[in-house]
Amino acid sequence: MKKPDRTAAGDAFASFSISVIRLAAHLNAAGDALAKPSGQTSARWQVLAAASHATMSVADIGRVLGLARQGVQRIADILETEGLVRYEENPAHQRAKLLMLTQAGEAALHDIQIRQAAWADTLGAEIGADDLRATTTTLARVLDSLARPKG
Amino acid sequence: MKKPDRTAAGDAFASFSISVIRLAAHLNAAGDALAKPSGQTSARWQVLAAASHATMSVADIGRVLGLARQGVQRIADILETEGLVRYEENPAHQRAKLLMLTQAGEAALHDIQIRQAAWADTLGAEIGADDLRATTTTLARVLDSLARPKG
DNA sequence: TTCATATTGACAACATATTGTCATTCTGTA
DNA sequence: TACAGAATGACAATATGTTGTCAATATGAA
Repeated sequence: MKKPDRTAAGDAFASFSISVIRLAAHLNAAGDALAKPSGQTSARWQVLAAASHATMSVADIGRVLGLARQGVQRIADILETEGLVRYEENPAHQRAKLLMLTQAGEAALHDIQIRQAAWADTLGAEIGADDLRATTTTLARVLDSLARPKG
Repeated sequence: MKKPDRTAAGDAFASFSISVIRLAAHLNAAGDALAKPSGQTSARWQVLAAASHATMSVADIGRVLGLARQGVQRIADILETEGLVRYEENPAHQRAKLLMLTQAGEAALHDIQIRQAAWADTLGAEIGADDLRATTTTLARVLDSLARPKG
């Protein structure tokens, strides 16, 4: 029962995939650490940031973040309970309320972003902007290939 | 309440992080799709692969995969229920049993690896081995920087 | 040998995310 | 306008992963 042969490019893609998944876990943990002093988590921070960036419904945020709307709804409901966001009537859609940050939500997001900026600046300087941009370009190409499997 | 300033490298790192996390989600979904015809999932496949690669305890596999041992234990117990792995006595440690693939486990893993090879070869050819290797190198550098925050 | 320390498996609580289903509310087309 | 189909929120089931705790077992140093 031996391992099937792969091309050199296939081997490279497999190694690459493992690295991406492991790094993502570490980045998520880092995000949790950045959000924790504000009593938040990486996931809630993403929802706060999306809502801050533009007024959107829960389903909209799901699309922007690439997540199922059900998961975003769960987070948003928690954030509402904590008083960081509120649901506003949507003149364009009776069911799809608009998610708005409260003052407390703005403050929490700002605190997190302060910490995130220092963290990203440090890591960015360590790795180098050129390498990061080149790598991000390749990541986008892979994402594109995965999204259009017959591309 | 404006967004804090970041350096250009900080911006690059932030974009990079978002791309890594999004791509990881897609790769995990792709892994689930590869494992599904064998009645498995990405996570169970990783445990099967680790156990196949070398005889290890559950805690060993957790370290190899970079996961908490408790999560690996949960997966391993499910795989045992399904008859894909079995626990063997460990002469070196009374509690830490060794995880061994059964014939059914070997067969399931092999099926998945067949599909994975074709998938990785296709994507690898599409992206290019050189770009993948260069990108993987940068990912490793970031992982290293994250692991040694004061590095 | 002894004993402090680390490792391990078991168990529980929790956070994140997916898929599926349902009823309600749009939307676009005929 | 009418109506088929899409989108949305609510709810449930499930999968993955984390942290924390506990007792049993190894390990290493005094």
